[in-house]
Amino acid sequence: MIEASPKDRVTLVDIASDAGVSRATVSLVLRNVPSVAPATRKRVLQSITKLGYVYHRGAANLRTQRSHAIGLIVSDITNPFFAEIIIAIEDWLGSTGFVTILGNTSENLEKQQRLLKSLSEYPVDGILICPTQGSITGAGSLAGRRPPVVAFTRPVSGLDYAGVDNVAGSELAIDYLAALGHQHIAFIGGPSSLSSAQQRFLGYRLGLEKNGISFRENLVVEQAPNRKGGFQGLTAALTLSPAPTAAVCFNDVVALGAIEALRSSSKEPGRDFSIVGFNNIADAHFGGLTTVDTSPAKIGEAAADLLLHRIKEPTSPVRQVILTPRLIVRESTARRSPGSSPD
Amino acid sequence: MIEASPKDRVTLVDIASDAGVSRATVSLVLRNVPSVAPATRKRVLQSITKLGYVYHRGAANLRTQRSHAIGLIVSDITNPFFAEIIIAIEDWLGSTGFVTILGNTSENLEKQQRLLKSLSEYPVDGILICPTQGSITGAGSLAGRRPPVVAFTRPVSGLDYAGVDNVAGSELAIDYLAALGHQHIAFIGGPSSLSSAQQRFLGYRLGLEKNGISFRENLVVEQAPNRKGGFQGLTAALTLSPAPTAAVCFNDVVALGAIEALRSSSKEPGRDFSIVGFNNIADAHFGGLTTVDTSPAKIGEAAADLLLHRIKEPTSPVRQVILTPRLIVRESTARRSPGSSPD
DNA sequence: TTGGGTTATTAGATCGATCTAATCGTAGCG
DNA sequence: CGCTACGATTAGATCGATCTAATAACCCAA
Repeated sequence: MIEASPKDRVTLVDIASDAGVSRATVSLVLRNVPSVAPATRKRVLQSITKLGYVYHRGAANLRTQRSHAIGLIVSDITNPFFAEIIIAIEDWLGSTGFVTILGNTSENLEKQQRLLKSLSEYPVDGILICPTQGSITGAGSLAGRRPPVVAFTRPVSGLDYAGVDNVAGSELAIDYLAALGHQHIAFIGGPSSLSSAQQRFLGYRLGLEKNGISFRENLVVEQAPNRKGGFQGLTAALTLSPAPTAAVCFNDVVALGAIEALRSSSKEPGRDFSIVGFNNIADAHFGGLTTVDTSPAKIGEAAADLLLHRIKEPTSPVRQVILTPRLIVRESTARRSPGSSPD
Repeated sequence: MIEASPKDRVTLVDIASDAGVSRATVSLVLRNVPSVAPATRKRVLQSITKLGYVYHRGAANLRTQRSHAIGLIVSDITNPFFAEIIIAIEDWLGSTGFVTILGNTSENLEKQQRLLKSLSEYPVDGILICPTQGSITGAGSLAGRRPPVVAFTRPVSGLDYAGVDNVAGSELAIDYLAALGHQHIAFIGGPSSLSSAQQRFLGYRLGLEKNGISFRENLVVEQAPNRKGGFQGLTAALTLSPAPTAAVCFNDVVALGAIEALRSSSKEPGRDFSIVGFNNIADAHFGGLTTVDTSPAKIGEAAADLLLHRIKEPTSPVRQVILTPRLIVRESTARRSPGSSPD
């Protein structure tokens, strides 16, 4: 009664004996190697469905030294910007036969280390990471690692990188607001420890200069890059004198928080005050938010491409892909209303 | 010149020969088996750091028939409710030494099938899933699968399940609104194809009945479960006559959209109209939204526990964990304002 | 001194696939 | 008829760990 044993995994050997061929032939069929005779292939395929065979990728990985898995580490999964990047990367890599293993650090360096270790052990073929705030300068432990690492959104020296031209993005926003007549423009920023925040701030300053608007230190508000930060930041900015008539925000989530602050002071965005966001997440579209489009999906795809390339050519020179942002004009911005604030 | 070869992976054999012991001993050290002599253990550990050994989990998995990986499939990663569940599950499983492989279906059944296949092949030890809308009744292909599957948020017959008592949740909301004097309460619902939407609707009706409020068909608005749906749903509800003075929403995202609709009709939530959400996501806290707390983190942990248990005891009876929701009162609800609407 | 009983270590098989190199059959060709 | 060439198939080694069962080393009691 050998057949009665509840052998619970069907393997190549089972298929082979059922179809009357060898393990090797079954493997050839699975991989669609053309050298198999049509009749044999058919017989094998029948056995496969008959026995309910499930491919064991892990075993194959061990032999081929390729896992067809990549790790994706983001710094805040609750931020729709990252959620959209995740979707894009999963779709992109999924279509090329890769599995994505996701990790979230919540901006926690220790978690990031754990994830990196775990992914290297797995092992994955490569890692896509948006590094936590501290890790960009720190230790350099990201460059030259065994599973190659590609950074996105936040550059790391020595690593391939996909991101957006933050400086140009802020300038776009300022140019537009200046053209609308705004002279007092606040910058509701993210933490200055983030390179993207630094760059966007730089673009803000350059933009002001270019448009002949004088820089006012107190119009720059550093806040956490979330809804609450935007609310508090704009609330604070509104108390200043002369009050700003417009604001550029670190990202869309911050901008949406800022809009809430406006409304709770009975100001209508677009009519009484102009707000520009950054990233163009889905909510921005619906919320009528004018924003600097950094197309998260494109960043994700670019990063994935960089990683695939590096997996294929581990020693190729480091590359950086800097995408050009564009301004999406919606209802949250308008010409400065005449009586809004004295110049 | 054998040592010059760029052998690029350090394995147990390398450690063994460096430390002058056998593969098996190194393995014992790695797994912290106590039978190893302290001196030997020390020597092995030194070789490990010296040679920069990285554990190869995949190889171990093949032998032990356990991957210590679980698959997590959500239906919409851009929804903060799921993002919070994801974080909870990752933290929980991560602390027990599991790796989480995430997949997102965007409510797409075909994607879900692809993900299930990919995860089974990997292979993972188990799968946590919030099934897409169509798949709950369909095919029954989820129950009795080889990697055990646990559902959350949306029950599937024959599967372990962790979720919240949606009926009781809606009732809580209605009880509270009724106590505040509201007589015309709208229900801005999710798609009726979702079991959770059905249950919440049921709770709405039961709640009305219990509080002696007559049910009005036209106060029930079916909408997509996102910000836009909430906006459109409430905008539509406001045109009715007699107009509602309060609304229960399918979830917090819908509720936040509804609040936007209120504001763009110059109504202030809490003062002119009461809104109750569902889930208690982080944004609800900040946005001052009264909501039915379903504690996503708790759902995630409960689901993870169910899965761990099933992995250990594959043939144990199916279990369902139904968490009890509670109402979190914030500023978006208030006593019905006297002149708001005729009874 | 010797046998029994620990304790520490190890050789060899194993997980389920793939790869290499060899083999078998047979068709083509001079 | 014999030799090559080629297409189809396969045996056996291999990836890097773990497991089993056996062995080596050692201490202590009789």
